[in-house]
Amino acid sequence: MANIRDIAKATGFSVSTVSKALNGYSDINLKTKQLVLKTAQEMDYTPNVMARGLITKKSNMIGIFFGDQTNSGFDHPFFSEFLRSIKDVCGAEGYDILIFSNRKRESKSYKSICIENGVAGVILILTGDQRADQNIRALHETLPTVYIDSVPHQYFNVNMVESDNESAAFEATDYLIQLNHTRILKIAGDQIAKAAHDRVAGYKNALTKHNIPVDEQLIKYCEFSQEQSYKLTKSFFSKKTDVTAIFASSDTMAYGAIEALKELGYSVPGDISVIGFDDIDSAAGYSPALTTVRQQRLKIGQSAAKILINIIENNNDGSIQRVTVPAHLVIRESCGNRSV
Amino acid sequence: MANIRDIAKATGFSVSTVSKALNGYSDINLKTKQLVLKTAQEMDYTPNVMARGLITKKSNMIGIFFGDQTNSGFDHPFFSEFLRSIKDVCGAEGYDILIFSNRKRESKSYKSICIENGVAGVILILTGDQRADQNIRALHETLPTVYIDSVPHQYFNVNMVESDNESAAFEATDYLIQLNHTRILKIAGDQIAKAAHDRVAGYKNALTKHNIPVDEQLIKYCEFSQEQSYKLTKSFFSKKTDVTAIFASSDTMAYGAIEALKELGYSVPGDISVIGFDDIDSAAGYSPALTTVRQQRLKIGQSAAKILINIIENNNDGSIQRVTVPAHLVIRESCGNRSV
DNA sequence: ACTCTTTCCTAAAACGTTTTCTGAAACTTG
DNA sequence: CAAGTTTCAGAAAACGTTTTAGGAAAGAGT
Repeated sequence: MANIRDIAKATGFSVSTVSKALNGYSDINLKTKQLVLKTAQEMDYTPNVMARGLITKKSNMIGIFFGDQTNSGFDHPFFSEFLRSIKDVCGAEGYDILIFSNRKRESKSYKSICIENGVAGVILILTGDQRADQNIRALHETLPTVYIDSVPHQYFNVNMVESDNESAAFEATDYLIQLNHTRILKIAGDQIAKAAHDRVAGYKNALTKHNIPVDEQLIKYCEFSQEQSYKLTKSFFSKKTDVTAIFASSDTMAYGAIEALKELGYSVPGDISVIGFDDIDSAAGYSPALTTVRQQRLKIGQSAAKILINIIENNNDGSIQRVTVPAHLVIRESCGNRSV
Repeated sequence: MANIRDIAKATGFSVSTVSKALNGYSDINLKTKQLVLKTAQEMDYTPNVMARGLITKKSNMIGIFFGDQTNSGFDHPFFSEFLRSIKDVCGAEGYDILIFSNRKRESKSYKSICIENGVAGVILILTGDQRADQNIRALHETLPTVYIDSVPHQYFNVNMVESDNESAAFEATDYLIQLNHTRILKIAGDQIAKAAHDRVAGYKNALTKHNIPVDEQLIKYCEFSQEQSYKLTKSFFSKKTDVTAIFASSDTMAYGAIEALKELGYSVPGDISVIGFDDIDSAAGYSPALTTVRQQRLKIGQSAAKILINIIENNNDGSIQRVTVPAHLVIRESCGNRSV
């Protein structure tokens, strides 16, 4: 492949002149510039991204870390829509997307990985353990960073895009109360996730609004996974209880709960009503079709990408952006009216 | 960030010695090596990928081009599973994934984009027009390249992974014939795709096996999209016809066909049976639940990634690899027995 | 004709690695 | 102990760019 020196030779100008012509510097004669450009075209020249990146320390890449599939807080349809919208926005603005997947350097910090690869900014879609990772702080203190949906709640000064979890949880709980449920088990997700807490807050607000006492015994934190939710539900309903509804903080957790309930001989929604959160693709086809909260994943992804690019290109004035995207209840068939 | 010089200073050795220690050269004393490694760890050193790439001309990135969502040959669930499996395999082997999305350089060739970014190899998942792009040839003549599923059929010397389209199409057609259908409309996909031709071949084989004459009038090529299939079906069934079944080359095309049939007052599968191809996520939940051919997207993606990495690391001996992944019929509710 | 600008171009350093080549010191061997 | 061999470390070039600082030539103003 032709390099800048070849063009210099071909045109008779120096390397520096060619470089400047190529990069639109003003102290280059128009004719010179045109000649260089034409020659570059003819020689199918493309600048070497490594050499350039080495000196400018910039790139047109946006990095993405995302949680493993095994961490089921985010399963695949979820991620896919995020990625698609991020790709669309970033692509339009001139960025490529680098997905960090290399597992041969797992010991290294997020920050190192990003700097090493010279990404201009990072979007983080993390799950479970990853959120607890201490070295994550160094990352967002160094590089333009946007969290999607899932933030370690002890860190507050980060850019973030998330659903309006509190309002949506309020809406879902309110709906259950309309159906005469008053004893509602909240399967909350794991303690470290801000989303889990916000959804609990919405749940409590709704109860309070209807003068139903909040029973902390009904709020259970566990990993965002089908298995954990299954276990929790199974053990909870093995004892006698007056609970008539479950509000899970994810659809997969709702699946786990329903699975457990069925095994215990309960019918859903006949005996117990269940609401999920997310509206993953399979929710509508599930049996029973799952009543759940739909998160607008496309909008969330778009928004995250826009914020990130804005930070990158306006050289970060230090302000922190937080965007909350509305999420609403989608009523299907997994909730029933409680006979009073 | 710490660089190799900092480690040299900290340990008292020269840059070259540090580099060699880090890279496992044999002419380094064990103690020296251990000291360097330990220091590197402590200083959170990570080699600068640009500097290294500049000299080695290698990188640990795999590039991916994939078709736009607007080209519905591949819609989102499809791509998502490919990506996931590619990510898993590449990640385990020490590669990151660069998704080319930057739309500000559309004028450049695939080859230029890849070389400029220094990717070690490329996976192509292309649709419609992209496949016809002339400059694509320069790419696979220059860089390790694997096509997934969709190859411009005029090029033969390319690495490729695809479903066993011919056998699967045979199986699907055979099934329709078992149900006493003999006049089967084949909505084939677009001419330029090898997959379209292979599926037609399987269709013809099945007819021939059962001594049913092949009627070329029943083989219609059109873009892999719901709209085109809808239009084609609508116009086809507006005239009188003895066709009692449709075999579409994608699920979205099957949807288009069913939509048209319903509007024309036909019931599916009552009057007309329809089979799709792909088994996208929504196929099972569609009404009627779609009988279709399931492509093993995870396996296809894995296989493509493995082939690519193999080529990259074994310095391409020039042999061409083609892998065919089995695909089988999933029987649901969109086909019925034809009353004879 | 002299100075002051402006215009256009170049030399050279720098970015952080890898790798080849050279050589000092320490061992072997007879 | 001389000569040969092995072990280990370092110097320096190279990769392909960008960018700073400088300066020659041409034009402008008096």
